[in-house]
Amino acid sequence: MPVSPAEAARRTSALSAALRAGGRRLTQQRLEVVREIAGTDAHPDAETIYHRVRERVPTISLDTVYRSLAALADLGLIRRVTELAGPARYDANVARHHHFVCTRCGLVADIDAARHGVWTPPARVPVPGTVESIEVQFRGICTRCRAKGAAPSAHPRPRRAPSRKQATSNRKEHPHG
Amino acid sequence: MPVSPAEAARRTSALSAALRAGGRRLTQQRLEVVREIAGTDAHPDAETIYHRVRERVPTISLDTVYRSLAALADLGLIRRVTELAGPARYDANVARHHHFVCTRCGLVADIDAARHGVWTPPARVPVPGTVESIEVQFRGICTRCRAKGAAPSAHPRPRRAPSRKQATSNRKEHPHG
DNA sequence: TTTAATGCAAACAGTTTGCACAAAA
DNA sequence: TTTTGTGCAAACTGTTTGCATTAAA
Repeated sequence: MPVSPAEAARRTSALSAALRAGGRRLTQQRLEVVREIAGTDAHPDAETIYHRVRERVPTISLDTVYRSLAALADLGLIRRVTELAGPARYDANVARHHHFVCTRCGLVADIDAARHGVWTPPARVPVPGTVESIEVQFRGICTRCRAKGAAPSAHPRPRRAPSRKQATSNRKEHPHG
Repeated sequence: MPVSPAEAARRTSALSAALRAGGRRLTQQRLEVVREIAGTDAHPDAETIYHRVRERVPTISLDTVYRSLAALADLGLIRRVTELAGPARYDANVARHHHFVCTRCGLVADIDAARHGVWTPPARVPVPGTVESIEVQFRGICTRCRAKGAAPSAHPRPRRAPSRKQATSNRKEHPHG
């Protein structure tokens, strides 16, 4: 799900400005990482961003992507989504919202919390502490997967959880994009 | 949070029976792993269970703990909780419920969903697919942490998320129990 | 020119696996 | 006695770090 070019550009400059305002340098590689997260709503993980950015900056390393994302997250400009199994995903949408997670293909879609009053903090649930935020995860099958039955999926990919046993190893240096 | 001895014993035999009914052998080490998860509501991770069981079965290995937990989870007898950052936690409570997570010490407490109708599937939230389950995470500070201010915590431990940079390494072989 | 960011390699944590041996059934 | 489970070591994924080099500011 790419966002419109105009919106992506707007987000990119906003993030770049905020990054510099936060005292960080805006390097070529950071700018490209910013462009990447600004241009999608699909909550990509570090490796995905790495591959995409590498098409434009072939020399960038995976750890620089991690560091760039960490810099953005430290400033609160993006959110590191760790409520999911597998690699951490990064979300440029920092407004309070919830997620729909497809348990078959791993797709993660934003659910606007504000738009659905039902999902705002309920004062009546007794918890052993003080609630500061509520994360709601709707788990199920996305329309795309449902449409193609039990097919293997072309979406992101469900990691770790589904089965126990992976296929071939291909750490670093895949002849990707 | 240990459960009462009687309840723990009841859960232990139920799990043991289900394990055998599922065609798995009930070994000494599996029995002890079962006892461990049956005796707590604290959602321990594999390593925590490993240390506790080792006090009774000093020769057990960490991977056997992982395999035992996987066997139980495969049969649906316990739930692997991966909605949290850090190591997977195991929950003997397989009834649909939600969690309160202390962002300071990592404590995870069950919130009985059924008891609070507010948190049952709201038909009116438009999601891009079919919802099969809803996971709600109440994040905040638990009463214990709140009580002792900003102290470093004696609870489980918050992993990965909190800060970026860990202290000393001590993988395998701590002079624990 | 000073200071922060990069890229590399190496470490790390958490978890899984292959294999020979041990022990349930 | 036939499987299944165990323990060990080694792998593997995702992530972080130390360090010398490079490049923002």
